[in-house]
Amino acid sequence: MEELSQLLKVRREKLQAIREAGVNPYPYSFERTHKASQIFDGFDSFTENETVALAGRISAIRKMGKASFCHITDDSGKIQLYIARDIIGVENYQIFKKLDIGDFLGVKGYVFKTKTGETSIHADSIELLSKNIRPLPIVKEKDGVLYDAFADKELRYRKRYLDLIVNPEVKKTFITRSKIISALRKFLDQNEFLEVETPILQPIYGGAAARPFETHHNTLDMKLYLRIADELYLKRLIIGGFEKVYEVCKNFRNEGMDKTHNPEFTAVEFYWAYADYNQAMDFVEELIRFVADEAVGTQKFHFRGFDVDFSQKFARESMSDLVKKHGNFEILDATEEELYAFCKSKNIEVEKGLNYGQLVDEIFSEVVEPHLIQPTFVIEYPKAISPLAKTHRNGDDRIVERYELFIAGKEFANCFSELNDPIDQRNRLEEQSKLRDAGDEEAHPVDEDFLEAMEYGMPPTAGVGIGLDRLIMLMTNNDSIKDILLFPQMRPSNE
RNA sequence: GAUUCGGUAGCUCAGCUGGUAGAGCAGCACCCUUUUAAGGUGAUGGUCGACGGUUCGAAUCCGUCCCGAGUCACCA
Repeated sequence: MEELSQLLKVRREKLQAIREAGVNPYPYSFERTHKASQIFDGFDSFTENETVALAGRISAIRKMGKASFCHITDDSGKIQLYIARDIIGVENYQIFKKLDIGDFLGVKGYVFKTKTGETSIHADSIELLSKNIRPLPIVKEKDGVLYDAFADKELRYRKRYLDLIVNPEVKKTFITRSKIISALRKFLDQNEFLEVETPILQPIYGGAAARPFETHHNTLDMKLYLRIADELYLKRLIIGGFEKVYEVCKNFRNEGMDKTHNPEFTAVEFYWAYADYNQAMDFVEELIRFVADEAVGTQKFHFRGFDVDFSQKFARESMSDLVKKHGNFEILDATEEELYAFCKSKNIEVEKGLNYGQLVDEIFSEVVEPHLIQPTFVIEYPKAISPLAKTHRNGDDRIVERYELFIAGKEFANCFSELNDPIDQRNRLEEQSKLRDAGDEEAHPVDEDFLEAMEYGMPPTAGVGIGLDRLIMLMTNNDSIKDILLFPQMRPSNE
């Protein structure tokens, strides 16, 4: 047992003293009649004859000789209590004097306003509901200015519960996160999509280009991967006869971490039989407007220093037109040598030995992406980087029916007219397999079971993936993914 | 991975060119029955991220490592 610091010792001594006074510091329940916000909202309807009962965590305390004030905070807000010795009794007042910020307190009393006009509860009785034995960060505030704010990012991420207790705007962000995901479900449900769950532990990973986490199942004695995407399972369900399915999907990718990448993150993917990527564009546009409206109540957002507006029709431009517009270069007829030459002329650093598709992708990221501020569907991608998408119906064999949605220079959604020709699909995955053998750790492995499923017949289908963390960052104006994940991945601290 | 900045009391921070650790808030004792960054008086509180080195002496200088943030690179 570590030596307790003086502060911790004092709290434990208080706890002991409370027990010795015959008070259980951890009772079982408390009947509430109101939450804090209801007292403020309904102030005029309360009289001194009406007893209300509230409970919450003590968030501020001002002790005086024979009467004191404190604030308690519940999930609706905070409210002040007035606690006078002559009303609650000498013994109870002694107990109250031992309480700290961080303790949970129940109160019964009547509603009144202090002489400075603050709506408060005049306590008839108080009840300790849980004693805190470790001091909370103390944040004070006057006229909207915070003093001693709990601001250390490392501590905030590692001890998110403290962040939530003392930083109300953090709590708000996570409430909005929850609303966004629930609005998304509502929209998909209303459009008759069926929510499904597919395996997180997969014998073969696929559906995206990424390096996986590996694990091991003891009974089966086999290697399993944490999914990098649920795409191939959702397509099996389309093959199985579900016509509209979706999954809110935790994905795991064993790659670098930074402001926009956490090893586990949340996406939604949905698959829509008999539809193509054009219909899926209209649908995603509607979806985003619905979610914005339902969860945040606006179509205008500020993100990464840009103002974006969802109320205008989203732009739709082909990848090659965009490179022409921003780079004055024609990618469709370019050879790999010409693409390399273009990169050099624009000072774009690229590795040796990239193929056509990878080079185009590089050029697009450098030359075009920073310009895509208002929502823009970028359409017609090179086939080489889209092994699960259908060749374009216009007959151009180099491109596929695919779009990505860009907002504020970042990608938010990815969609294909899904490839459903089993022989073409096998060829494309075998191409990927060659890239793997050549050392591309992110190329897709061949999933024989998936290919076999497709051989039984898959309807024409549109498939969409949306990165929810990014959407949440945008809609809550946070530039770091760590600020919209309750428990972002951190190295263990050695404290 | 490269690079910059940072890690000192529960929280927020100061402590520069080496002389043995400081403030505010919190906590503790006493006073205080409408306060609200409550107030007053007093006494406390530290493995200065870790380990080495230089030195009579290291929070401070040097080295290695750990943790975080920012930027860049990589990465859907």
